[in-house]
Amino acid sequence: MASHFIRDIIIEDQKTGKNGGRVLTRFPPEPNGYLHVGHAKSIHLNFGLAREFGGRCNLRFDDTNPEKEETEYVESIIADVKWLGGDFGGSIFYASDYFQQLYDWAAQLIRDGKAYVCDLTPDQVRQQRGTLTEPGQESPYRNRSAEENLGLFARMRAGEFPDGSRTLRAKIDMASKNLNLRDPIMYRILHAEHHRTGNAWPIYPMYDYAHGQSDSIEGITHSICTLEFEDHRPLYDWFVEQLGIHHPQQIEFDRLNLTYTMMSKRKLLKLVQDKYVNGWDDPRMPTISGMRRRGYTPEALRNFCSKLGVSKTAGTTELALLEYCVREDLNKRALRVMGVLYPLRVVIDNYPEDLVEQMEAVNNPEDAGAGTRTVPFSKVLYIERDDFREDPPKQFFRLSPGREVRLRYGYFITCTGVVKDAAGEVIEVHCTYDPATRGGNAPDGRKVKSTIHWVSADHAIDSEVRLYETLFTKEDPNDVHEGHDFTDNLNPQSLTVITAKLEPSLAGAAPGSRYQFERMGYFTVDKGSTAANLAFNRTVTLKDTWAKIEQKMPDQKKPEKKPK
RNA sequence: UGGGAGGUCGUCUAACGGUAAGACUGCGGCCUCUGGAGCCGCGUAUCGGGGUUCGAAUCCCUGCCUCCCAGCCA
Repeated sequence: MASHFIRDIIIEDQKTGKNGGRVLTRFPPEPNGYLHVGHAKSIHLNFGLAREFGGRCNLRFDDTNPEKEETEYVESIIADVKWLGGDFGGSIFYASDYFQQLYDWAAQLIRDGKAYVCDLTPDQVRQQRGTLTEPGQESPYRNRSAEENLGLFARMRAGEFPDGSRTLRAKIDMASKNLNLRDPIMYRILHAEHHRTGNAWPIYPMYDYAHGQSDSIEGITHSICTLEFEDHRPLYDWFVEQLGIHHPQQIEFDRLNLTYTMMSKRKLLKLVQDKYVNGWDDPRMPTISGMRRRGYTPEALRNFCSKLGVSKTAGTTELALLEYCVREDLNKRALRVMGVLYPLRVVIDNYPEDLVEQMEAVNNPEDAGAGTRTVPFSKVLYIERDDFREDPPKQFFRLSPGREVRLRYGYFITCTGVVKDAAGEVIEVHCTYDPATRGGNAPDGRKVKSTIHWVSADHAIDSEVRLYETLFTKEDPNDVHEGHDFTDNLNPQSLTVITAKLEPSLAGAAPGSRYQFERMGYFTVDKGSTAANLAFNRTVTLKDTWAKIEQKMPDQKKPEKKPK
């Protein structure tokens, strides 16, 4: 596989002996939501680099804002990183474990005249920050003495002041072209309960002050983050330099954007809170837990991340690549079964009334070791509605009046007639079978153009099946008109729940197991599925060549939209 | 009209002064007891304009376009 600029930097560092050849990266999520596929890219990068260069990658929670963070999130993040194969060696780091050290360092900066307590209100701070084109104004509190600052900072820490009344600011340059350097706030007063430190601290460090120092404490060599932090790097460097501590190198790369997918944690939270989806692990969500529940494998996700590459070009990857990776992996490992999603009754008129034959079926043509199983065959079957057309278009090879097709692992059957309901809809198809074609081959060598799947009506088991489409109808969910938001682009068809007829071998299938319903797609048993109430989630469809042909047919009568 | 970072097939990514390559998508075909998988093939790209050079995606100049930044979020 081709290299990328971050790997090249590390290779160069090892050549020059920087960091003594050590490689220590970190994956630093804030526990304010569930991890999504964008995080998977970062996990793959950071843990991958560590493994490749014989180093380590720390899992560290950037938990410096108690108002948005919860233990539920840290637990889900740990589980997701593990599931993806991130090896953090059992130890977990928290920025909140460094609160005391960070506080001591802040005091040092105050003593050095590089930080001061500012009494401006949030509003005043904003006004004095200046704009993109105009410099800011210096705070009137900028030149307090070190003693006064130390005293005030200690009282802030002691909880003597109300929220928002004071801040600790770095004394840098209010005229800097880089707004991050205009006396950035290091600490704010927040009388909020932290999920780990409880009420021990009434002040909390800001990201810019906490992140680099946390990296430094851990001895991180390469601090890899996304592009939007490029403007923060000068500040990152400033703090570690003023403090005279280990200086990790911050490197920025492009975050993942995917078509039909939204990556903003804030918006994903809204989808959950406003119940547009059923929780963070709804299979339509781009979260790791949602994808897991959807049936994606860690291997598929890792392979996807490999194919993505790493660069500084902010682009958008097509969802098709992810789906390709999922199919590629599942094709090799998923056991084949037969399941009919939208059943149509078929009666084989010349088949004995109460005969049941056990037909042998291959479990996975891609894996000889997967063996075979047996599927019951009888006089009355179900086939897929889409596999029968009374008036077939030109290139339709499946069942239609007078035509012979093969029932997978069964017999050749020929359609002899249909039964319709009062509305004129076909509700039953009558066929004859050729007993000589048992197992699916004709001794006389005659061919059929199509093979369709089926289940025996008497033996089939019912199962809830959830069919998923993209959560959004637009490639860019944020593409909306004035006054609208991304929820306007939600796809009303993103979830369809049906009751399907499945072959009996699926009775009691274990949650999390994955199958290919032949000709239909890959499905996984939902985590809430039981023997009494089976439930499958569709992971991804198979590529559907026929659907493409049909799409291109110049306006011939297409089958009506599936019943919902 | 400030600062920062970027612009290579439709998409993502290579090529590091020497034949613009791969993957996904798309389109053909072969094969097939899954219209799946597999196999074979086809197509389309260096943002524009100058320059340096035997030779430029790569170096220089210039123009254009895109993304990020004015939280006491991360």
